[in-house]
Amino acid sequence: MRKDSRLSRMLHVLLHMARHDGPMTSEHIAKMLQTNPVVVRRTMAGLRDAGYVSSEKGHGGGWVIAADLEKVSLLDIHRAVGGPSLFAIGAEHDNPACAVERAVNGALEDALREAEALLVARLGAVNLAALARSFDAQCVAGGWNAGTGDAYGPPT
Amino acid sequence: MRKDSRLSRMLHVLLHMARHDGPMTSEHIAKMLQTNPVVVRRTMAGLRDAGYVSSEKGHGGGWVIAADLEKVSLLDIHRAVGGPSLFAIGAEHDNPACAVERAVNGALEDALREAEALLVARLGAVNLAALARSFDAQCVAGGWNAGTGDAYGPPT
DNA sequence: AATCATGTAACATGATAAGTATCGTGAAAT
DNA sequence: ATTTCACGATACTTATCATGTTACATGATT
Repeated sequence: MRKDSRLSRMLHVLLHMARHDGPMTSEHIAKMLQTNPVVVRRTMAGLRDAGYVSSEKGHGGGWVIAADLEKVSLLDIHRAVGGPSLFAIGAEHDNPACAVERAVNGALEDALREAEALLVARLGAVNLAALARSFDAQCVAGGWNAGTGDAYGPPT
Repeated sequence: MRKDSRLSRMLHVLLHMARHDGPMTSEHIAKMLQTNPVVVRRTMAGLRDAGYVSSEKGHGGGWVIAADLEKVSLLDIHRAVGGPSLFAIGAEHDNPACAVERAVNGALEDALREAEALLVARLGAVNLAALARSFDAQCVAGGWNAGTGDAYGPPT
């Protein structure tokens, strides 16, 4: 099953936008993500609806960040792109008549619920500003200057 | 995205098999799972390869449990059915050239790794015998007799 | 008016679990 | 021996959903 990469992609975009002056076009973003501008607009529409970015048409238009990066968590972004199900496994029937099936599903759902709570807590604890700072720290550790717009690292 | 229900289904089947004397046919199992005998054979082939069940052809044939339920965990079953990816979200590229993307994916993968470790620990800590016992306990708590083959509970 | 960029709708693609049809193989019952 | 039963295996279809693509409308800037 192919994985939903919307969260990952939007975080990627937002960090670039944070390091970029002025609006970024869907076309520009699409090249960064190696995808199509329509996919970019479709996905970023959720961020716009949530108020995290805004978009402008016409000359000089494009996307800009519209929120305080300190106040937006990775979990917020996950939800803004539709908050898709985190897990690829689950039960077949929601409310089975069979008691055995109910017991099995209950046990599985307990475990999944715990893991989801952990994941939600982790995603909720990291905001975009912190993520950007951790990126800068990695750049310094890697020995190349993070302050010069050199956002593309060694091609390895 | 539809969820992979192979683990859930196989646990359901195994608990029924544990409460059942003699082989169970794919057709019988398929009715329990509300699916097709071919799907049953396909999925249970993994359990057979792992030695958790065995199958016999011909009259009186079918599937029987071939292992000590105390020694098989839910995680074992998950792996026996193919050990599909637990998560529905993830990064688009495995080894991106962009350093920002690497940082984002690293942060996400850290969180996912933690949640996965929790889930794996939980699934590994429960064996089939314990799951069966917890089912029996639920039956008693529900006020109906678990020892009479009455595996189907109230239709609620 | 021309250009640029987003907004939206409609449709195509890819991946994968699940569903289905069919035939072969071997074991048991008659 | 023949029939019946049940699994084994292959091939194909269906369902779902993120993603990809094409096309056109809308509004802002020059």
